[in-house]
Amino acid sequence: MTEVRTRFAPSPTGFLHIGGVRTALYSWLYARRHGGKFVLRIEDTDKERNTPEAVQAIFDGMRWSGLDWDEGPDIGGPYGPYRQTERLDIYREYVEKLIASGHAYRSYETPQEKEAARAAFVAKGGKAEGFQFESPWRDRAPEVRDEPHVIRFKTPKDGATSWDDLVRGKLEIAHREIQDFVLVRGDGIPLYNFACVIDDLTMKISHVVRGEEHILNTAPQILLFRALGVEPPKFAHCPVILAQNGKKLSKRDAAVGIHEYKEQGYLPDAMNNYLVRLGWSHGDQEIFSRAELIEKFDFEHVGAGGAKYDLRKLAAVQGEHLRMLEPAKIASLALPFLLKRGLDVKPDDPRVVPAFASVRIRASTLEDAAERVDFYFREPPVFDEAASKKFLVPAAAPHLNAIADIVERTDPFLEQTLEASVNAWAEANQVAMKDFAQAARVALTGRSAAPGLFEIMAVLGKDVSVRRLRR
RNA sequence: GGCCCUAUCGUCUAGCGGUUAGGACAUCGGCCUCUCACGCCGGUAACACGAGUUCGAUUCUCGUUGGGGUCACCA
Repeated sequence: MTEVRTRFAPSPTGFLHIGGVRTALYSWLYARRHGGKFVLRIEDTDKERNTPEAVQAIFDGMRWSGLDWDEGPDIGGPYGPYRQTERLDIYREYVEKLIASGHAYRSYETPQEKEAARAAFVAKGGKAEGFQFESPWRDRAPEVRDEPHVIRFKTPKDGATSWDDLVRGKLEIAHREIQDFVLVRGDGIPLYNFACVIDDLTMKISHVVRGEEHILNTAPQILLFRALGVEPPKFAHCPVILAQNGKKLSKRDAAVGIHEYKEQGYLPDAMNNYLVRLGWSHGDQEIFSRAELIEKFDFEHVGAGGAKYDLRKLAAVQGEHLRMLEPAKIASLALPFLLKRGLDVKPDDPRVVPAFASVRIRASTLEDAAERVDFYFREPPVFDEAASKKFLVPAAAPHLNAIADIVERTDPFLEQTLEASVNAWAEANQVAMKDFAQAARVALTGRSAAPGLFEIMAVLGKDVSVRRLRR
């Protein structure tokens, strides 16, 4: 069996889309699972739409997601370069081969001629979208003129091309559906279907994993491989990610750039877990570590239907992953989000780890965790108006002062000792926890939802706790 | 419109001829409880429709309908 080599070949036209990340994930997972290589290739032949920032966004997004590549534009590799605009000589070489073998031809029609043909087709009742240009140069003797021209593939008139798709089974496209597609534009720049095939061929890609929008491209591409005398790779066409309304997921529905999830404090492992699980399954299992994903991923269980993107389920998966992390780990990951809130907290501040530990089961994202932990570090804390009004009433003052006295005398100052002494006081004075707990909570944190009182005080320390209770 | 893909709870899905159709998210009850969570217990909720194959179809085949994709000198 030959080495598994998969690739992710995005076009740098903007940010890295989560749909692209999921496809990349499937591709990466398959390579890692089979001990193969994962290649990153930049498809930048459309110069008008490509930007260097977009290339950087791809690198950043892939790195954040942990999708490391073995060969790519930045690190090179045995089959480079890995940027299509740097491979023009290679394409030229192959196009010559195709012309020489009679599989392709120079076609000298002008755009005007082509449009006229299309208009005539429509005039005869044809649907504009269904128009196929039939080049008069297809069957003429090859000639080389000093005139602008494209190079077209000579698609067989009859028959069909089929392949066994890894996620969909047998797929077949009739040749009459495929026109003599353009390989190379008038300016000498190759087009997607051609460049892609030459790259997959010369980079020895064994499995092409991509979105289902490429299903129809697969037949022309296979034709190209065969014309070049090589067996095509295996193909896996993954479904698209849809919005809740069943339409293509767009910016209006949810954040679609992977960088936005990084900025909101999602964990890469959680994001990957959700994205992979959206369209793939392993029995009843929902939560997977990165290692488990590598160990268990397969194409047999990738569904063929489009899946709707659900932020609530993402949040749930994220919560699960956050709860699996050690508090110290969460603290180090979330600290930047704390600084972003304008709090000057040092990494070695002893309150940091216990503070995050106290909100771990409540938090969703790292950003959310930072927000929940804010009151520990802000002096004074931000008081929620409704909570203050409801609980910090004059009648609560005696209780708060009494607790402050108890707390001040508690030693050692620990969650357990605090609980014991306050409970003893409550029992002696015939007051129930719920009679004063919310008032104390708001006094200590400024909010009505927070961790347990004694845990809060233990993290806050005696001085701050007493001061906040008395105010 | 042609061609291609696709169809199990609201959502993600398990299922690969015989199941009380399972799990998760969401939702609704309840327990726990100093709040919010977490956790635990329980409920509501699905095989799009019509033929056919078969002793028997959620499962196989065909059709209908719905959804998606694609028809460039974009990728």
